[in-house]
Amino acid sequence: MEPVCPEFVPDPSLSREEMESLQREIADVAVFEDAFAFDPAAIEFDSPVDLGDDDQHRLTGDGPIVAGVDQAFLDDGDRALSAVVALQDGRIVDRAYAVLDTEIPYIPGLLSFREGGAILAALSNLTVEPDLLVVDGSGRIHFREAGLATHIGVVVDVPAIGVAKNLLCGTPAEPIPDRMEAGARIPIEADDSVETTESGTVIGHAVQTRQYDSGSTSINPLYVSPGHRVSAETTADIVAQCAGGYKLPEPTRLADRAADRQKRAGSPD
DNA sequence: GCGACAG
DNA sequence: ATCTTGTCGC
Repeated sequence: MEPVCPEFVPDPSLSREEMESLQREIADVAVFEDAFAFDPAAIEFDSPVDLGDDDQHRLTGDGPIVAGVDQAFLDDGDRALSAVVALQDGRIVDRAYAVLDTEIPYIPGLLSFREGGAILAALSNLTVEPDLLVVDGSGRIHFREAGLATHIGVVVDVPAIGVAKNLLCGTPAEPIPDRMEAGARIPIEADDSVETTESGTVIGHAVQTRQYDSGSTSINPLYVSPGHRVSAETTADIVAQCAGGYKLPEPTRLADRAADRQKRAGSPD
C-alpha cells in the first residue's frame, strides 16, 4: 500500500515549527469517528497466534485484514527496522519489513518524524490491503491530536488505532487505580496540554487487557486512542477483543516479535 | 524557572 | 527504544 496524501508524509528535515504545523493539518483532516466498512466485532483473538516462519498462507479469507506495526532499532542506533504483520481470521496472511536511517532523535510529540518513514516503507512492501492498522504509540492522545497512529493512518487513509504502554498527555477521567481488572477501561480526557481541542474531550482510554488473578504485582493498563477513521470507544473495543492472552493485542505483539526476530536475524548491522 | 513527555 | 540474570509469585 502507498501514501494517498504525499504532502503529509513525515519529513525529518523539517524544522520543529514546520513539523508541528503539519501535525495540525493532519489532525484537521483526521476522522475520529467510525468510518469504515468492516464489522469490528469480526476482529477477535481468544488465543495467541503463532508467528511461525517467514512465508505463510498468503491466501485471502473473509474477515477484516488487521495489520500490526512495530519498530526495533539496529544496534548502531541510527537505523529503524519496521515490521508489519497482517492478520485475517486469526491467521497471518502477510508480513513485511523495511530498514531506514533515523534522521532525528526521539522527541516527545514528534515521534512520527523519526519512525514514520520506516513504517511507510514497510507498508509499501505489504502485498495485502489492510482494513485496519494497529500502530505502536499514540494516536489522538497527543499534544496536537496527531500522534504516530494518526499520522500514518491519514497518510495512507486507512483506519488506524494507536496502542501505547505509557500515557503521553491528557488526564484520566478518574485516577488510574493500582490494579485495574481485566476488561476495565477509563476514559482519557484532553487537558491544557492538548492544544487542538476543548478540555474534557475524550481522546482515548486506559484499557486493561489482562490482569493477574491475585498477588501483589499487577499489570499496567494500555493507553489506546483513535488514529484515523475510528472512534475512541471502538478503538477500546477492538483492543480488548484483540487480546489473545497477553497484555498486548495480538497484532502488536506479533509485529513486536517479528521486528526483533528480523533484527537479530541479521538485517545488516 | 518548573514540570512533563509515545518510542 | 535499549542495556540484561536472576528471581519473586502463582
